[in-house]
Amino acid sequence: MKPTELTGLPAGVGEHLEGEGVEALYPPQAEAVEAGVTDGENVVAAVPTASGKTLIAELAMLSAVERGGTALYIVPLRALASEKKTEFERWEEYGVTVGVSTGNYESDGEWLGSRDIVVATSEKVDSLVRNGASWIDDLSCVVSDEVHLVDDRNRGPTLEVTLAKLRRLNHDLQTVALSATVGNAPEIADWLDAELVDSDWRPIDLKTGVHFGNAINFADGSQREVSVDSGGKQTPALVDDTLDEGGSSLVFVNSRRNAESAASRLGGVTSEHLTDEERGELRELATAIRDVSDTATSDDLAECVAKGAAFHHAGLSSEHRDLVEGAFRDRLIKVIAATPTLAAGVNTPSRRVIVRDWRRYDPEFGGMKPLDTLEVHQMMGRAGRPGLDPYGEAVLLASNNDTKEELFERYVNGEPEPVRSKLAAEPALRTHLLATVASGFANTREDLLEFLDNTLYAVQSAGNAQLETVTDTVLDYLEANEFVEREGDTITATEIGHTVSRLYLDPMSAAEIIDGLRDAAGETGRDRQYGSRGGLDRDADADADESAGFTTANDLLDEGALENGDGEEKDEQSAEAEEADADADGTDDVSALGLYHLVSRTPDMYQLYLKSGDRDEYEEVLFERETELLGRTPLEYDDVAFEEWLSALKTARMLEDWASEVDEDRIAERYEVGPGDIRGKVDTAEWLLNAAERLAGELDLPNVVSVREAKKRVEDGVREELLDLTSVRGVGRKRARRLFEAGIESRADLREADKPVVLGALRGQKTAETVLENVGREDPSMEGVVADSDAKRAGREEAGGQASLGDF
DNA sequence: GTCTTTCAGGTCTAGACAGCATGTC
DNA sequence: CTAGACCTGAAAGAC
Repeated sequence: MKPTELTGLPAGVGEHLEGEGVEALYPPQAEAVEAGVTDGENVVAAVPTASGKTLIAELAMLSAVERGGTALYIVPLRALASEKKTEFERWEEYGVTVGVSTGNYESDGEWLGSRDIVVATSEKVDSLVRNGASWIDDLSCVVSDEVHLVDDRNRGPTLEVTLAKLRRLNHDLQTVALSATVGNAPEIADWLDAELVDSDWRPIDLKTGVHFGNAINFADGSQREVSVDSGGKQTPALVDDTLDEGGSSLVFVNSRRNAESAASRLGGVTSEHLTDEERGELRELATAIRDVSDTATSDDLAECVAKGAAFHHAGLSSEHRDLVEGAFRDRLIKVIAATPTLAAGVNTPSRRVIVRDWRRYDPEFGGMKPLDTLEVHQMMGRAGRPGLDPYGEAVLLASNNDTKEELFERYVNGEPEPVRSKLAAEPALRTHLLATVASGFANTREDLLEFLDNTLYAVQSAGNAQLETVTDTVLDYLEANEFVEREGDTITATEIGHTVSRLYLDPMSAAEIIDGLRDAAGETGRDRQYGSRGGLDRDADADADESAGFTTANDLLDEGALENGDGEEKDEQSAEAEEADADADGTDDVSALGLYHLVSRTPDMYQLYLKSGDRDEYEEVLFERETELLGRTPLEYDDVAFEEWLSALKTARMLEDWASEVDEDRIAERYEVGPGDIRGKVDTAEWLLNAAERLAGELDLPNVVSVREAKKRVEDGVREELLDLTSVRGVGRKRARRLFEAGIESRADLREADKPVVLGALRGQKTAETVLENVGREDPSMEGVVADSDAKRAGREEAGGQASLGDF
């Protein structure tokens, strides 16, 4: 079928596709058309990566738009949202408008309603539904990309519930779901009342095999000799072999450290194959990478990149990732050693994919657990660049014959696992039941259960009472924490319950925060029978059996969360930060550390890992600063709770360092994290503190001011005294500190200050003018002003590239 | 005596969504 | 019930 033969699309689309080189639809695409994607029919397409899934989605959305409707495209990752948006924007010349909505990149709410196609993450869509975005009701088509992720413990239930809600809001909604090939595609189609397109077809051949000894043994029976040198290392030999043919490789490993060390070793291989021109370009790229962030991670990456290799994992900042991915696509970087980030993320195809580690540490499992077949298939699916490579190769590594057999059985010839709903777990239901009640989808227990009937879980567990049991446990929990009220059969969300739902908080996080703030305010919480934790799981866990034995958490309050005092052994900066807090007036003051700790121990914060040596260190920190923390320290023999408390303390102290202007590289070194991790924690803390501020405001708690200040400090990464300055546009943590040191301590000062001093602190003339303009100075011109040298000197001490932590 | 290799023992372990209101060096 | 790659430091070996 030719694209121009398609009907129901906006004029010119078929021709455009032909212009892109689409002469005929791929078989799965044609199948989808036959199944009615362009006629508003529900379709589930379970096809391999890179076999034209996106076009199926585009056909559905464009035809929906042509019929006068609007479409929503749900992605699992923010990075994917912007990638897809750019891709869809090529239809704008045919009058189709595109918008994106994710947590950090939001086109204004109502404006989105005017778009024909909106790309959003599943959480964002959920949030839009919770907040009653009007245009959601008017959708005519929803596409869910990577639906197999409903299997994910943490985020799967959100997608599942969101799809159920969208379909409930609009019974005529066309649902198109794109999935990797999975074990139970028919079941998913059944859930969504959709036609199934299930296919293994690929546009370019994928040869999968196992390397053992001196050859790759492919599934088709062929062999390729790749002899391993004296060192016995398979990976470098395979990378070298690909390079001989002018191809690049992607190596998947199971830890960040492995990714980094593999990249550094592979640099030795790639550097042998570079042209002088490439060397030059790589040197430039390395410089760009160093400029992103002044951390060890950044340096290490730059060093590898100069040799044509790179590593890729979540410790990298988004700028790092973009640079590496881009250069790999441009074939400048010859090999990337990556953790699974890259398998799920944006499109980075490669001639050869090497799955080096096929087992990964899993604490629940108690050891190294084999990766799911589905996950390995996702990695292998990155092999082969359409239009560039004749075929792709995906290779697993075996060091002995038994392993070789096992790998063949499990991954090369093995079927991917079926997708299983993880909805019947407390953490998932906690948040989704509250949201479902709060946004009016259900107001009795029966309604709720009936609503849940629209989920994949219901399809998969007919006759299983677990969902019902967990629902009851969770309803009890929500009622005990005053998020819902029950009167007879009727369940309604309380005012605070509504807020929690709209803020997109896990109710357990909200309860923890409320308890903590009440505790600090000296309220005993006498109306509250139950503590925040209760018998509920902190983390997602579908199959654990739960007990509903709530414990009282809140009977006593700590005295004086205020006593800061003794800073003897503390890091200078922390001590100063503390002092600043103590200086602030008001009796309900809570230290920033206390608040950071509070949000860090919430299930919405992914805490820093407590390394073995850390335990002693943080026990000491706890001893020194316990009075600042909100709520009671768990007893030491309660190992799990105590350990969690300590790692939250570690996280909190990192945030405190950040909010005390400690340099990024020092933080990275001190907490053994990458720039990406720092950004992530800061981001989450900002979000949670904003929620805390709202909750405190609504409950009329007296510590709103402290919360707001702690939030602003993390936001800007500065101590209290700079907050006034950083509120000026164009002034961040570094410039603010330099101004402060030059004696300019406030916006008012800045308006009055001597221009030479300002120029000295801010360096560039243009920068200084812009800043003065932003602060509202009458005459911002710096024309002919000569920088004051004292200010310059003060400024220089602070010099040292601070990362730009802005997104994108 | 000094540098290098080897080996035993200990350590450490993937990822990343959301609110709100706009802008770092 | 379950691992394995990497690092560190000490001991052994090479010159």
